[in-house]
Amino acid sequence: MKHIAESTVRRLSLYLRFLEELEGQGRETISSEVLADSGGTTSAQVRKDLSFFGSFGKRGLGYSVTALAKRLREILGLGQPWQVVIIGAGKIGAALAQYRGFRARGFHVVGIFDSDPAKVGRTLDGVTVSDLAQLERELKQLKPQIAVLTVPADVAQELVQRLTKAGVRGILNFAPATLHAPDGVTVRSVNMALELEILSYALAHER
Amino acid sequence: MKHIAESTVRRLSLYLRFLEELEGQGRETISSEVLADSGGTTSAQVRKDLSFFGSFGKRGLGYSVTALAKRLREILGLGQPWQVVIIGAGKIGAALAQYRGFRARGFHVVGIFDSDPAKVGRTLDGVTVSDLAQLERELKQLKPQIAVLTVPADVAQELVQRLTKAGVRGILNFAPATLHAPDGVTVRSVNMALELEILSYALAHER
DNA sequence: CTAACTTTGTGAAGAATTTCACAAGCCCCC
DNA sequence: GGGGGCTTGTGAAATTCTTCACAAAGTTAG
Repeated sequence: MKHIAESTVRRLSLYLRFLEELEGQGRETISSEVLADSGGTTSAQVRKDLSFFGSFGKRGLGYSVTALAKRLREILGLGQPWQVVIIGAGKIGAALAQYRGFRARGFHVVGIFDSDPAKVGRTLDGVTVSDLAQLERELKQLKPQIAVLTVPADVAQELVQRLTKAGVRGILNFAPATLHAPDGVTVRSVNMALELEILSYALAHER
Repeated sequence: MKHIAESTVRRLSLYLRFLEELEGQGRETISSEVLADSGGTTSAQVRKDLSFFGSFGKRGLGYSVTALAKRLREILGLGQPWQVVIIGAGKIGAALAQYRGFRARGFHVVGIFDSDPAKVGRTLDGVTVSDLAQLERELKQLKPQIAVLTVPADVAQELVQRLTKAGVRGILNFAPATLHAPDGVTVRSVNMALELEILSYALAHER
């Protein structure tokens, strides 16, 4: 398949979220126009985004809410559950471990690791924090595809190596560091301070 | 000034982070090439990004680390401190309130609000949680420019209205909702589940 | 069954962003 | 003080992403 831009995938996720809301309300069909408003884009953009994957609509009527939601889940790889481990049981790691939004989307937290003896042994939402020293041993059992990194920046890269070697294919990084991973491993970074800085730029340059 | 793309601003932030590391190491100059590697981009991109704001380098030598860092701080609006309030003292809100990275960048958390009586009155990192019902009254004193929203999605839009009316100019939203704000108010959204979904897409479509 | 209306799917145009490539400027050494 | 070696700054080209605009297809009403 042709390469799909990240911005497109991001919008597909947004469409799906809105479609699931509509499903709950029992709505049957929706037009690209309404879907566009919900995601802050245009109807042409919605149709173009979807057209990369096929044609799911009925002219004159729009899209079937349930059929499109189902298709988007497939496209996004949400048809299957994913096993996720969280590395770092600090404030952010603990918050994420207990975040309902992950499980609701099929992301199952199967392990949490930390090197601080004071945190090892604690239980967060049914999962016990393991010693980071046991990472490799435990990952052999857990076989997670995805890891969430909430560790200090200076150890983040080293953990990418260890996780990659243990078979992890996707890493969501919250440490303020630019990470490098081998081919076949996808790393995404979320940097809260950076988001505030973009806001700062916007406020400083108003008008 | 010509409009600057968000992707450019994002990279400027990354350059600044790396420059500050170099400052700590006492390094004096740096080339666009090295700066590019640190942010996962190309030297041409670095030079183009900087060129929007002037020309700061010396040919044959590169950029002065301290001078460029200083200039980037100005460009990003980090020369001044920003007052920030956090709305929602749940897991994520509390974690952010205590996050050192914010203060280090000049973002000062001056208020935290929640509607849950069990949370009102607690102290997080020196700031006492206030009742959300008192939001308007307290914002008159605090005069924050920025708000961080960590509330359930169904009340997020309503809070955008209240915050905007109270003079907030920038909102960093963690609720999984698409928000609309009047002109002159910037909203940025961080959606952790969505980031995992983008990862899911990448893993599902490998090769 | 027909006509008026709605909405999709998609090439083509347009806009935005990134990459290329090279002249010009500056340093350093001899 | 001249030459070799780097590195910047920047138009132009290439690429990527978004918007336009419209034929085609389906719906609804009468």
